[in-house]
Amino acid sequence: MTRQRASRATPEVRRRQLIDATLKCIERSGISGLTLAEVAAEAGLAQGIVNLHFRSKDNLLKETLRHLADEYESTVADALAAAGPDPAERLATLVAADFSPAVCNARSLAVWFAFYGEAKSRPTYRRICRARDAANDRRMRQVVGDLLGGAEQGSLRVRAIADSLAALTDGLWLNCLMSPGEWSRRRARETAFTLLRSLFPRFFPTTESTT
Amino acid sequence: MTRQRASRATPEVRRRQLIDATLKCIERSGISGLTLAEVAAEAGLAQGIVNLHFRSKDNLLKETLRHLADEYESTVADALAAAGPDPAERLATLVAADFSPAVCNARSLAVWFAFYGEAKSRPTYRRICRARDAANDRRMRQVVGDLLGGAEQGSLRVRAIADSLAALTDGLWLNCLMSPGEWSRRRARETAFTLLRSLFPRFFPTTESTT
DNA sequence: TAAGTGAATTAATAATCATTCATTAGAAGC
DNA sequence: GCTTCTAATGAATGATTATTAATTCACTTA
Repeated sequence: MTRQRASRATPEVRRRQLIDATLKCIERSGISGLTLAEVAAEAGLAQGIVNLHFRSKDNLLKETLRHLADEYESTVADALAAAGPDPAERLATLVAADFSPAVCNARSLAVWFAFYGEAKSRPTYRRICRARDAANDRRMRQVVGDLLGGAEQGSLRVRAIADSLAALTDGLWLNCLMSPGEWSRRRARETAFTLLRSLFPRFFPTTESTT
Repeated sequence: MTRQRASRATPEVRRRQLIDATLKCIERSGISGLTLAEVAAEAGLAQGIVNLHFRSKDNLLKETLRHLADEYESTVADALAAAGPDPAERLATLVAADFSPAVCNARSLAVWFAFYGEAKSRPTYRRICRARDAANDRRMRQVVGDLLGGAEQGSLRVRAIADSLAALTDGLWLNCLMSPGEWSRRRARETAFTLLRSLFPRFFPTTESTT
C-alpha cells in the first residue's frame, strides 16, 4: 500500500494538475461532496498537496472557477476574432462558440452550475461569474446592434434581444446538464439557431423554402 | 441560556416549518454550508429535530426540493387554468407566471440553482427537476403550437421555439440570481416579453407603432 | 386529576475532513 | 560524490457535525 512518490514538478505544473483534478471531482461529487483527499487521489498525489500549493480548499475552489472563466473567455474571444466582419456571421459565431465542444461539455457544464449554485452565498464566486457575463453581454449587444442597424443600435429592443440570446445559452446548457440523453450539444446548438432564424429571417434564411 | 421549550405541534406542521427554515438556510449558506444545527436554530427548535421528523439530512433536502417543485407546478398550472382560450393570451400567461413574485423571488431562485448545481452528482435531484421541466415543456409546446396554427403544429420549429422560451426563463432567472441589482423580476419579465414581440409581431403587437 | 402518548430536548458519540508540520527524498550545482 | 534547496509526503491534530437515544414534559382523555 505504499505510494510511489511523485517526481518533482514546478508549482505551475502542479497547480494546473490539481485544478484539472478538481474539475473532475466536482463533476463526480458536486461541491458539497468535494474533499481534498479526493482531489489529491485524483491527481495521484498525497493528502497535503492541495494545502501546499493553494493554501486552502476555499482558495482552490476560487482558482478553479477563475480557470474555467478564463478558458471560456479566451475560447469565445478567439472565435470572434477569427470571424469576418459580417454581423450575421459574427452572431452565428458567438452562438456556435457557446455550443462548441471546448465549452459545452459535461464536465464544464457541471462545474459552472455547481458554482452558480453556491454563488448566492459566496460573493467571490458571484463576482467571477459576473465578470464573464459582462464581457459576454457587451459582445452580444454590439453584434445584435450591428445586425439590426443604425436606427435600432443601442435601443431597448436590441438590448433585450441580446440579453435574451445570452440567457438562452444558460438555459440550454442547463438542459444539457439535466437531460444529457435528450439534449446533446448539437441539439442545443440547433435549437439556438432555429431561434435565430425565427427572429431574424432576413439574415438567417431557412434552408428549405417553406413560405 | 436555557431554551424555551417549543409547544407541541403535529408532524405535518413541523415538517412544513422545517422545510421553510431549510429554504432560508440554503439561501443564506448554500447546500455545501448547510448544517442541521442551522436549520433547527432557524426554526427555533432543538438540535435533533430534523432527524426526528425527516430521519436524515439527505431526506430533508429531497423533501425541500420536492416542495419547491410542487409549489412551482401548482402556481403555473393555476395561472394557465385561469387564462382564456386565446393562444397568445395563454403564452403570455405562461411567461408571466415564471416571473411572478411567487416563483421569481430571491429565495426560490437561490434554492433552485443550489439544487441544479448538485444535480450532476445526485440522480434523485435530477429526477425531481426533470419532472418539472417535462410538464413545463409539454405546456409550452402545446401553447406555441396552438399559436402558430395547424401546419406548424408539432413541427421541429415549434418544438425549438417552445424549448427556447423554456430555456429563456432559466437563463433570465440566473441573471436575477447573479445580478439582482441590475436584474429585477420586472426587467426579466419585460425582456422575455420583448422577445415574444420580436418573435411573434402579429400576435404581440408593439405598443408604440414603430414600423 | 391522573395516566398515557409521543413530541421535543440535549448530551454523548462517532465519523469525517481540512490543515499542519516534521520528515523524506528528488533534482541541480559544485 | 556531496551539499543544498524545496517539493512531496502522511501521520497527527482539532474542529465540525450528523445521528442517536435517554430523558423531559406538553397535551389529551378517561
